[in-house]
Amino acid sequence: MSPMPKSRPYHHGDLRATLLAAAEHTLRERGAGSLSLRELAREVGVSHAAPGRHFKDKQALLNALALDGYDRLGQALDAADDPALALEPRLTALARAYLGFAIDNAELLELMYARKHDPDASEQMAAAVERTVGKLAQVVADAQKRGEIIAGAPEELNLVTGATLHGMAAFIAGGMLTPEAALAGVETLVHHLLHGLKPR
Amino acid sequence: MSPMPKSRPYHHGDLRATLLAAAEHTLRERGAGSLSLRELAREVGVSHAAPGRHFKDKQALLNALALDGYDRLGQALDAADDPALALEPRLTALARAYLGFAIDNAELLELMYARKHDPDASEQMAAAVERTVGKLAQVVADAQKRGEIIAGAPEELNLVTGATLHGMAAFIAGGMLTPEAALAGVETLVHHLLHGLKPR
DNA sequence: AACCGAATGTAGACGCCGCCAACAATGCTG
DNA sequence: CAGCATTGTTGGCGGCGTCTACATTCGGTT
Repeated sequence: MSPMPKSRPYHHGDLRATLLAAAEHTLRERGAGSLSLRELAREVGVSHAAPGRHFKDKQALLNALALDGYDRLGQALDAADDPALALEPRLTALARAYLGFAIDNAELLELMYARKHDPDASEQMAAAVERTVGKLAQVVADAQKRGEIIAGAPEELNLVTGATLHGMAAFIAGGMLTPEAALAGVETLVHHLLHGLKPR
Repeated sequence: MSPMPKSRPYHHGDLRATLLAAAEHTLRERGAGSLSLRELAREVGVSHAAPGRHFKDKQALLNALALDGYDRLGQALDAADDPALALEPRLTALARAYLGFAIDNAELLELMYARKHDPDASEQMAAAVERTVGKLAQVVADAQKRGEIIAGAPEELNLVTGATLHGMAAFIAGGMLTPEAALAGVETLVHHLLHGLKPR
């Protein structure tokens, strides 16, 4: 068992991580709007100014939260990606993973998309975003190399697929779409994206 | 010329509309986060509690802003929609209008998407959303009737097209995409959506 | 035209918030 | 073990949203 001191020693030990965990919890429960540093401090049992030692301001904490989100999203995508698969099943698996993440982390995803770039942490943030969209670009590039997808400016193709996935995730995060409906529709969604809506 | 009283009479006359206008202005200038009822009141020259007479709380004002946004978006879409056109040009025109609105009203659009549904004004809000997506559904339905689009559950088709457009708008609103790039890419975007990414 | 209730604006207060500065306890490194 | 950087505490500042009590004005009834 980990030590559970009756009265916490003066130094917490891992306040930063504890704050992030608590923040993610209330983010999940009550949304980003009702996140207060003071309340966080109360929940964790430190003074109201203690968080300031680890996050220069509230935005910094939100940024850290978002960054962590990109990490976990990246892991989920990596785990779901099988480069050996043909384009359609591969993209379907990726989409399923992405939408699954959106379902389980709706509020967090919103935070990740909210680009309040202070120019400070925006490097890390931009890098994280780049890493994420890069995975999609890789799939498109592979497919193009294998002739499974039309030629043409890759950015254009990335844009369509990215926008579609992003839009779906936003529908989920916004409550416009139930998780079941979203997951059930993934297959045909990808199919429509690849095969188009016009009759052949 | 309209009367411009040196010292405003006790009753403002049209405080509600004035507040909404001021709110939309600072929304555009400095984002939804830095909107304060008190500051709004100051700008307009009334007491800090006056806005409370017209909006029961801050969220109510945001809802009103969003509702107004849906009105204007609806007008823009209606103006751009020509039911006589074939599917591809018709959808392109609609997409252009939608993305144009996203460009000109990025912050507002974000507000419109943020579903903080208090169950009070959510009826109006849901109706507004329904009206908007209905326009898209109409295009799809017309196209299906004319055989310009594959058969199949209309909801599925609406979902793809809606998600793609929504995703593009979100890219714009989030700064991931410059207005020029977005508008330049509309045509090929719609083309890809209709014709698919796989080689024919 | 005079009245009176409803609508609208004002003043003040309460508790919350983010942030800052001054101080205290602790850990670390020479 | 001395000194310094780190981390936590206390207290305070101004701003915020919201509530209540009060003031002024508007509009319909008589």
